[in-house]
Amino acid sequence: MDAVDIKILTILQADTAISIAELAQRVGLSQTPCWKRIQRLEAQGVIEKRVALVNPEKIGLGLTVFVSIETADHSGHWLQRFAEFVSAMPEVMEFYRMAGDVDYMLRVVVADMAAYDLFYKRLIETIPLKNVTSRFAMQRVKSTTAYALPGAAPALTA
Amino acid sequence: MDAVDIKILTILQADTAISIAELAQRVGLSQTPCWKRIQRLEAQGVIEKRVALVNPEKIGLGLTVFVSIETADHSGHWLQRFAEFVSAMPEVMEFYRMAGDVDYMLRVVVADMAAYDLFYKRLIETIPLKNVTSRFAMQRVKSTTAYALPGAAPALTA
DNA sequence: CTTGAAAAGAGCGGCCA
DNA sequence: TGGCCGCTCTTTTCAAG
Repeated sequence: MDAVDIKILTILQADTAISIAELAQRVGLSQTPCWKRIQRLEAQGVIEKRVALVNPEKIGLGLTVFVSIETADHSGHWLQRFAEFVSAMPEVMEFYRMAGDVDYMLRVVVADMAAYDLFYKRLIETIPLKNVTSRFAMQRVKSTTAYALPGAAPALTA
Repeated sequence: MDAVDIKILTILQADTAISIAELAQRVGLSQTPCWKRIQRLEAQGVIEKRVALVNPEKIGLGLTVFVSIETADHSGHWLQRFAEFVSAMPEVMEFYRMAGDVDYMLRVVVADMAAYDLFYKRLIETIPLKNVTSRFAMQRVKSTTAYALPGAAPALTA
C-alpha cells in the first residue's frame, strides 16, 4: 500500500464507472500495472466490492433514525441471537456493539414515521430490551462511503 | 419504477461488477431494454453513483465513534458555517441534523483513540458547543449501503 | 419488448525492459 | 516492478419484428 495505491483507492471510492485508461493516466501509470494493482487490492480484501449507491429519497425512504439500545442482562448465546435477528432486518443500515452506557447503536432508514413504528414494534416485541431510545434525523447534511485515506487530498473527484 | 427496476436496483446495490448480459438474464429481460433501464435510473438520479467499498480495518481505520452534539444558541448563519466545517472533515462519514434533545449526530471513523482525540480537539476548539457526547463502537455487526427496496426479497446476492 | 448484429472500446494477458 | 501491444470480451448502438 504505497502512495499510488492510495491514489487509486481515493479515485475508486468516488467513482468506479471510470475506465482503467483514465484511472491509469490520473495516477501516472500505464494501464497494465494499474490494473494489476486493482486486482491485488481486491484480492487482499482492501476493496471489498463495487456497488451502486441509491438515493434514498428517490425510492421513498425519507426517514433516518438513530437507535440506542440497552439490553437486559443476558447470556452470550442470547446476544448472538439478538445480533442475528437485528442484522437480518433490512431497515437496519448499520449496527454496532458499543462500549459504555449504550449496548448497541443502529442507524435505521425507513419510509416515514408509520414505517418506523412498525419497525420499532417488531424490534421490541421479539426481544426484551431494557431501554430503547430513538433519535430522528431532520436533515442529512453529509453521507459518504469514502474513508479518509492517509495523506490523500480529500475528494479529488474532478 | 416497476418491479423490474426494483430487481435491477437490488442487484446493482449488491454488485456492479456483474455484466449486463448476466444482469439482464437475472431480471428476465434481454440486454437492450435492461441497459436502457439502467441509463434511465441513472438519469433520474435514483442511482447516484458507482463506488468501490473499502474495508476500513485493512487501511488502518479501526475505530468508529458516534458523536452527539448539542449546540449553544446560535444564528442560522453560524449553524451554516458549522455544517460546512464539519462536512469538510474527512473522518466524518455521516452527519445529520436531528430533532429533539440532540442537535447533531455524527458517525466518525478514525484509526484509533489517539486519532479520535485529535479529531475531537479540532471539533471543539473551532466551534463552541454546549455538549458533545462520544460513544465508541466495540464491534461492527452490520454495515450496508443497500437500502430496503419495497417488495424485494432482501439480498439475492447468489 | 424481442432478436440480431456491428462498431467501438474496455478488460486482460503475454512478453520485454 | 512498469510499459507496450495484441487478443478477447463487453458495452453500446442500431436496425427490424
